[in-house]
Amino acid sequence: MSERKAKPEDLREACIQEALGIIETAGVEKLSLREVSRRLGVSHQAPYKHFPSRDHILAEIVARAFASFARYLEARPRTGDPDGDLGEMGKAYFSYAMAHPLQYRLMFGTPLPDPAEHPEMMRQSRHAFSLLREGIGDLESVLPIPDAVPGTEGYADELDALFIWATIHGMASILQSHTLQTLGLPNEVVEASPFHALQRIGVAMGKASTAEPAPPVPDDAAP
Amino acid sequence: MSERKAKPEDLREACIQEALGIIETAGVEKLSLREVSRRLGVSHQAPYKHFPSRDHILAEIVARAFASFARYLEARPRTGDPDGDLGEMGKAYFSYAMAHPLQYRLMFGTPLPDPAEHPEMMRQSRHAFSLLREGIGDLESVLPIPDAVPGTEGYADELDALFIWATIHGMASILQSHTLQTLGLPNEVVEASPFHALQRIGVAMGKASTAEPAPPVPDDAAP
DNA sequence: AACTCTTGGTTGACACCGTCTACCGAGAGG
DNA sequence: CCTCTCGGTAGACGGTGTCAACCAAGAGTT
Repeated sequence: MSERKAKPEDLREACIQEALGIIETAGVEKLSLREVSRRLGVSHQAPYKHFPSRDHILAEIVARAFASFARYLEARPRTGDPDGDLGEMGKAYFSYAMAHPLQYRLMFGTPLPDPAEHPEMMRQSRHAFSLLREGIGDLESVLPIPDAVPGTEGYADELDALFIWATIHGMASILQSHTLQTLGLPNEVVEASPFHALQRIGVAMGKASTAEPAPPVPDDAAP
Repeated sequence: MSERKAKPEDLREACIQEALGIIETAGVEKLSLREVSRRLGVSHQAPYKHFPSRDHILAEIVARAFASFARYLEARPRTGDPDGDLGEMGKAYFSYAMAHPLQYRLMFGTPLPDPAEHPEMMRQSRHAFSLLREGIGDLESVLPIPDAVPGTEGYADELDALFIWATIHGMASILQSHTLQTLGLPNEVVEASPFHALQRIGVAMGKASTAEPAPPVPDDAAP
């Protein structure tokens, strides 16, 4: 009696951990509920008592990744002024991508389960985006673009937010894809590229850049 | 005798076309050689006479997408001056992503077969990127970044190329993902965003922007 | 002409996978 | 005590990639 077999819901959590292990070592495409059960020494149907389908366990893992990402972004240093905040946001974004490549790839680099079927995943995803959007939106556009497209007059901030997000997201995606290693750039260049991109963003927004190379954001949030 | 069954290599080409159809209607994850053979009315092993594995047919499709992308980029208008060329390159890039979302997603939005196993795919990928790199590299950096990271002194062009590529790629990725529709931005803003990003890139590179909203690049190259 | 070898197709099997259905033991509630 | 749910088991079905064996037609050689 001193040795309970397992707390209720214990297998559920164990499944998720084991699934994470599989994704980490073998890639998300190799994740199978059968392999999970095999590793846990339970029958091939046991996980189905906790997850309706393979996509549901994956969706929960992705949802947790978004939640972790959001916590990470919220833990970034606050500087008080919008420009500095933007820089911190960018650094935190890159820093997360580098510190948690598995989670980052799951969120942005692999096809997600159909969002319509997994509202909790969707909710976490939207929450993370809203943080980004807020951080960027504080920035007043000090250098407005002259020839605005008709119909977009009131949306300079949104357009700049999209521009900045696109740059950061594109850079993080490129850095994680194998593409870059095969191009034969020196490692210093690859590593300096996010810093350089943040500086260019600063220039684009009319700010004399003051960013330093990213000191790692404290990694509090467990993925 | 007037009716030859098929030219040699005919089935090979038919497989690729059928595979493209499957990817288009059902998504790349639903591509299976058995479904291909079923649709073509041949035995489930027939495709294996032309492709060593499922990944090999996918790799060939991706390689063709890169080749088509490269032809598209090369067909862009040439303006003579580096700044204008950069703008045309950016417009061509977006234009391809919008005109051939299937190919674009295959190249940048889904996990590729292991590049090491598919050198031809890699070759085409590198070729496309080298075009981008050239188009960007012609641009002399009129506004060099002051505090360069040590070890990257001679690589200002590469760093700017990565910055510009990241922005364009990130924007194209975002525009293709469902994410954007759920954020509730007006359609005009979404459509203007690539144009705006190109303008911001121009500012970042120290150029007073002269770009106009993208006229579609002629779509000569069959995907 | 006969003989062989390659090419491009066939069928059959195997081991995976997700998922449906049925069963079943333990515990909770009436 | 009886029933009902919960969390586990076992078995089956159809899907997948892929290996192995076979086989017909044609090309080349002797």
